[in-house]
Amino acid sequence: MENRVREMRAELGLSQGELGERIGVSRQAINAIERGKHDPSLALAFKLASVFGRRIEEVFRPDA
Amino acid sequence: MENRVREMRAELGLSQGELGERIGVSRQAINAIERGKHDPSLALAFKLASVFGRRIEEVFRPDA
DNA sequence: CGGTAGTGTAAGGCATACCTTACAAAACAC
DNA sequence: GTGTTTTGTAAGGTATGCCTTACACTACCG
Repeated sequence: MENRVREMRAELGLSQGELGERIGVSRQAINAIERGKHDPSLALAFKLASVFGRRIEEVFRPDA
Repeated sequence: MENRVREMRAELGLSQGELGERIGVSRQAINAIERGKHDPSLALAFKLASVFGRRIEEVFRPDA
């Protein structure tokens, strides 16, 4: 699963920690998602898309 | 997380088992999602939306 | 009645999405 | 070059998504 979290986070000028705070997860969770170590839960994907003001399909793309 | 999987599956005339086959999960996984026992992974949510020809936001709704 | 299809549900297992704590490196200030 | 912030990463723990197997129930079908 590809994602544009890092890019969209940068647009908002947030650190990983700040983004994590906003959606209620640790900064390590954000880091792992950005680095492709694992995919977020569906609930978390919704929260990320919401912070970015985007649709889930714009933030994430299944890589198959 | 609310979802309309059962409803959309019915529109396609598929059994839980048939839907599971199409997206590569067991019928119990479909059942658990329909009954709200747990939320699908993001990857599975994408596959479900794809089978239904809908956006993820149309199939799932975070209940908060 | 016996057979099939669909669904609900439980047990036990594995993989992974999160957590906390901790340390090291990198980036940026001054 | 020192200090601060940010990021990367590891270890160990908990929760959950998904698996297989198995059984019970309903509905329909002959």
